[in-house]
Amino acid sequence: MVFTDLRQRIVEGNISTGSKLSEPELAKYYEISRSTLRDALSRLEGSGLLERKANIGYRVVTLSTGQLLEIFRVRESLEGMACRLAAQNMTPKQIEDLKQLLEVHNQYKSLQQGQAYIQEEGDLDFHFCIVMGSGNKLLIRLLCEELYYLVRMYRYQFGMASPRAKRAFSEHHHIIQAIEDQDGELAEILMRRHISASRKNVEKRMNTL
Amino acid sequence: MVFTDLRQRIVEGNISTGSKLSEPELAKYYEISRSTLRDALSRLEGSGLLERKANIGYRVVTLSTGQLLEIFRVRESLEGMACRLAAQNMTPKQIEDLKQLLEVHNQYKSLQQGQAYIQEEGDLDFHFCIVMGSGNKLLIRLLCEELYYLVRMYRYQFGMASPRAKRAFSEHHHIIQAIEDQDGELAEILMRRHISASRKNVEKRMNTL
DNA sequence: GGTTAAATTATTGTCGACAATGTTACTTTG
DNA sequence: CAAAGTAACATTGTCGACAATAATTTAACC
Repeated sequence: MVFTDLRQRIVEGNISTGSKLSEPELAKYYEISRSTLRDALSRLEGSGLLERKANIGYRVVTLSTGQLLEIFRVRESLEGMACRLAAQNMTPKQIEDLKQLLEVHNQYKSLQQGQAYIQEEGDLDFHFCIVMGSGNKLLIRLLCEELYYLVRMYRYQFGMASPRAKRAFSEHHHIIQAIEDQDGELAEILMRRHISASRKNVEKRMNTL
Repeated sequence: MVFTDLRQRIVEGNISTGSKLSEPELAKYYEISRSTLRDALSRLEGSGLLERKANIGYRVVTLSTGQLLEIFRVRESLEGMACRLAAQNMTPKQIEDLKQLLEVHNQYKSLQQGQAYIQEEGDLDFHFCIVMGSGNKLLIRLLCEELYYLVRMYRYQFGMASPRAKRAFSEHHHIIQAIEDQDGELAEILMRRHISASRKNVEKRMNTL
């Protein structure tokens, strides 16, 4: 599908940030008409990956450290709420699956060596699962269908090596515990601190560069 | 403009919720081609006001009390964060303008009589101003350009008379005070309680019906 | 008469062409 | 030679027409 393929190329940086998209060129590449291409582009704009200026065209959003910090603020609030709701709504089965997911993560060599805590896509991602567990469709749409692609885009762009790997893994465990205890209030606080710590880590790296 | 006109008709209920939009009919109504109409429709889909099914078409979102409660949860988290950031970032001038806005609201007869605390649009709305004051462009986009219209749609649909009128007004005052004191933490807590109280009020009304 | 199947109708999806706008290259002028 | 104006080009915006799919009506059968 054109939409998902373009999204992947943008997220992974194969179409570089800030670059302008040529409709005739892309239409030729995918062997489709401009109409159906524009349909895909407008959806990508809705996802926040493209920007559009009248009579000029679509452009891949430019990533800045400032915008990255903005995303962290929004994630902190939204995922905090998602975590609170997940503590109320997740079924024992879902919680068990989430625990097993962490167990799988624990096997990864990169984590063992403290190099990086690789975030997978979709079902394999811890944060993704918690948002899904909230049961709030609006939250799911905002986070899983919009923001997460931007987040992944930043990871590809700025790299994902993190000195917080082991600590982040530990924080995930505590969050699950709070969810299992159905302590929504604590679960929200822990998730917010978890994301806030990531943000501060980025801010620190920004200042040293 | 077609986009804004359609948005207004949808928000104000002139195009009823859940109804299917006929592309030929609308294109004829606005005297434009289907192509440019579809462009507007896809943007409205991005705003969360329309839903689209493949080979079937666009449909106005159906409002349910369940979805209304979901919106409250999202607003609670996002506007809470916006309020925290506003306390850090708003200029004295902005704060002064916000105070005057409340003073204007205080003159309204409906509020004096405890009937309803009418929420205006755009600059005239208290919540809108605080989100703008956060300075976080992502927050502004999510709240002011997407959720905000859904909220207004619910107000038109379900009415906006509220027994919380005077109390809500008072809560707004306390929130401004926290912002003026640059107490982001308190400002966030107060905003969250303010929105949470509205949600609980709706839940109560739901249960009695 | 009710139910299924086929044919008709209407709607959405896709396409190529033209119009309007923006961009670039060139020419002219000071 | 630089700068401004102009002309040529490329790109986006808009349109109507046809193809593919869904919805409706009609017809046939039990």
